[in-house]
Amino acid sequence: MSQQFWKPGSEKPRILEDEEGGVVFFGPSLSSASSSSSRFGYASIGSQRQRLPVYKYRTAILYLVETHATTIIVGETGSGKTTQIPQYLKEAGWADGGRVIACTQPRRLAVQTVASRVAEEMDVKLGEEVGYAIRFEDVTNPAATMIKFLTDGVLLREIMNDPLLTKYSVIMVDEAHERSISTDILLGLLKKIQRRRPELRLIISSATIEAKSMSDFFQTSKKHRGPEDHEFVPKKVPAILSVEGRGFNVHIHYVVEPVSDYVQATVSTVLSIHEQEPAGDILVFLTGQDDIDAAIRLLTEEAHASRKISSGLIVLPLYSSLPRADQDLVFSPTPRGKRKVVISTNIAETSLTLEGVVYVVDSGFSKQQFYNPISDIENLVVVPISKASARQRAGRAGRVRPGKCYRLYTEEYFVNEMSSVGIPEMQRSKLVSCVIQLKALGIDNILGFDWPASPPPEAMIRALEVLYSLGVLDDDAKLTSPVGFQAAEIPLDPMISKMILSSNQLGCSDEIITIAAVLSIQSIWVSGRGVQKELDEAKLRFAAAEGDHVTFLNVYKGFLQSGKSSQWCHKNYMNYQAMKKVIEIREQLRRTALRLGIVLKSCEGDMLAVRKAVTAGFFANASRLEAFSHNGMYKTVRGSQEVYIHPSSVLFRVNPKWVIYHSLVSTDRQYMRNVMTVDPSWLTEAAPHFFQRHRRPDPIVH
DNA sequence: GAGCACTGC
Repeated sequence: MSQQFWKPGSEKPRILEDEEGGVVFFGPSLSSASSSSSRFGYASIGSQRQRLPVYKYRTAILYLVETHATTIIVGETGSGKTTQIPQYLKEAGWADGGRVIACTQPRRLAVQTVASRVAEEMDVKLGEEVGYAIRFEDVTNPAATMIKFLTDGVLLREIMNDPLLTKYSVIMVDEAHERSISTDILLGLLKKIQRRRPELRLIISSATIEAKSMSDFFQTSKKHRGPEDHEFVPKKVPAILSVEGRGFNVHIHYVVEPVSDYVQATVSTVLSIHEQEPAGDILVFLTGQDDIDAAIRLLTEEAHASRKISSGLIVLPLYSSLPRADQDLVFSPTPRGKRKVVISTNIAETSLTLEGVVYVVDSGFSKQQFYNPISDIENLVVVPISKASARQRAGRAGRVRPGKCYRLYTEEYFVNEMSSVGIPEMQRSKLVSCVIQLKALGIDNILGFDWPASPPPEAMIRALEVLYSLGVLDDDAKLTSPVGFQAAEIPLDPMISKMILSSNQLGCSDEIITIAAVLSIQSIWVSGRGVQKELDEAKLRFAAAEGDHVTFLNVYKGFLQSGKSSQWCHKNYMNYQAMKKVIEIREQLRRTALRLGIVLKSCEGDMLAVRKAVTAGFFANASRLEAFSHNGMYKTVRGSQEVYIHPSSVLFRVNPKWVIYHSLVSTDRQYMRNVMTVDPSWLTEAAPHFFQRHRRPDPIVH
C-alpha cells in the first residue's frame, strides 16, 4: 500500500475511549438477577427484559424519579432504557388514575418500532395500554393508553392545546443529545412547565458528554422558592445516572499522517481491510452523493485492477435521495464468501441501523446546514464532525461482535482539535417556524427565553422581521388575530401558511394546499443523474408558462387521473414515494384548513388567483432580471443579491422579467428553486410596508 | 445546463 497507513491488526488494539462526564448516584442494585436465560436456549420476554443492562438500575431509577424533578439518564445504545424505563414507571404506578407516561423520540420510525416492541413485551394490543403518535398517525386510546411514544414535534403541538401537558405524569425525552430544534424547544418549555407543575417528572436521556450541561440547564435558579427538603417536594437538583450499553468493544485505529484526499484514503482502507481482515461488512461514512459516487467508482476500478479481490466485494451506496429499491439493497443479507461495503452519508449514523457491520471507516466529515442571518442564506457545507459523532460512528461497528473503526484522521487531531459536541441545530438554522411556535405558546419574550443553547440574536431578529412583514406579528411582536394564530396552527413554514390563508379570500384554496404540500417535500421528480434527458422531457409534458407552482398542479392532476398509479410515476420520472407523501400532507392541510374555517374552493383554472396567493406568502422572495443580462442574472428585490434560476426549473432559460422563488440553494452561484412569474404591482399590493422599506419595484416593462 | 447532510409538524 503506497499510502502512509497503519497496518490493521498490527497495532495493539485500543479500547473505545470514554470521558465520563456524569456523576453516578447509584450502582446496580445487588438484589436483581442479571441473567436468567432459559435452559432450553430460548429466553422468555420476562427474562430477556431482565438481562438488559438497564434492569440492574430499576430500583435506582424509580427512586431517583420519585425524589427528583429531573433525572438524567446517560445510556449508550443497547442498554434497553427506551423500552424498559416507561414500563418500570408504569409498574411503579406512574400511570395510575388516568395519567400517562410519555416518551419522545426525534424520529418517526423509532417511535413506531419502540412502541410495538413495548406493546409486545407487555402482551397488549398496540394502541391500547401502549400507543404512539406521529404526524398523520395517532395510535392511542385516550381512555386506555398509559404509555405513549411520540415524536418531540408532536408533543410540541400538544403543548399548544394543553400548555401544561396535564395528562402526563412523567415525560422522558430520549436522544436529547442529538439537539434537534424540536428537542431544544421542548426542553426549554418543559423546564417552564415544571415550575408550574412540581409533580411533573422529567427524564432526559442523553449521551455521556452532554450530561453535565443538560444537568446545569435543568438546575433551577439558586434562589429557592421553598424548602428543598420538604417531604413531598422533589429535589430540584437533577440526578444523573449512568447505564452501560451492551455494544461490543470497538478498537479504534487512526492514520499516522493526516490524509489529503479522504475519498482516496477511504478506498485504500476498504481494500486493505478486505485483504487482511476476517469476514464482516464494512460501513463507510462520507459526506454526500458526490463523494460516495466518486468512492464507488474508484473502488470498483482498483478492485478490478487487482482481480483476486474484485470477486468478493459488494459495494453499495446509501443516501436519503436514493430510490427506495436501491436503499433496500443494503439490508439484504451478505452472501457467503462475500463482503458488503456500504458507502453512506450520515443517514447510517442514527437513522438507519445496518446489521452485520464489523468495520467502520470514518472520513471525519459530514455535511451540515448553516444559516447566515445577515445574508439570509442557508448553506450546506462540509465540516469536521464532533467527537460525539465520531463515537456514534465507531459504535456502528460493535453491534454483532467486537469491531474495528478506522478513522481517517490522526489521534492527535481527535484529542486536541475535534470539538466534543456538534453545534446544536438551533444555532445554525432559520428560526421563522420556531419563533411562530413559541409565540403561539404565549412566550412573549423570545429573546429572553431560556434555551438549552441560545440561538444567534441576529437570526431571532431576522425571524421576527419576516413574521412582521407577513402580518403574523404586530408592532408589539404579538401574534395578530386571526392571521397570526391561524398561521401558527398550520404545521408548515409561515410563508406557506400565509399563502394558504390568503387563498381563502382569493377562492383558490383547493389548488394552494396542493402547491403547499409539494413545496413541503424535497422533490417530486426522481433524482436526475443518468436520466437527465428523459426527466427533462417528462417535465415538459407538465410545464406551465407561469412557472413551477402551476406545473405542480398539472402533475398532481395527472397523478390523480392515473388513479395514483406507481407505473404512471415511473413513466413520467416522478418519485412515487414523494407523491404519496404529497397526498398525505395535502390531506392533513385540508383538515387543518377546515378547522380554521377555510372553505376549500377551486378557482377552476384561474391561475391569476393562484399566483396572487403565492405572492401573498412569498413577496419577500422577489427578484428581477437584470437589464442587459445575457446570462439570466437576477437581483433580489430585498437584498440586491445576484441570483439565477435553477436549471431544474421549468422557467430555466425562459428568464421572465419578474419572478418569485420558494428558496435559494447556494453552490458556486445562488440558484432560485421553484420559481413563478409575477407582476411587480402584486408585490406592493401584497406587502406595501415591506416594499416601502425596501427598493420600490419598477413598473413592469414588456 | 446543475445538484440535493438529516430530521420533523
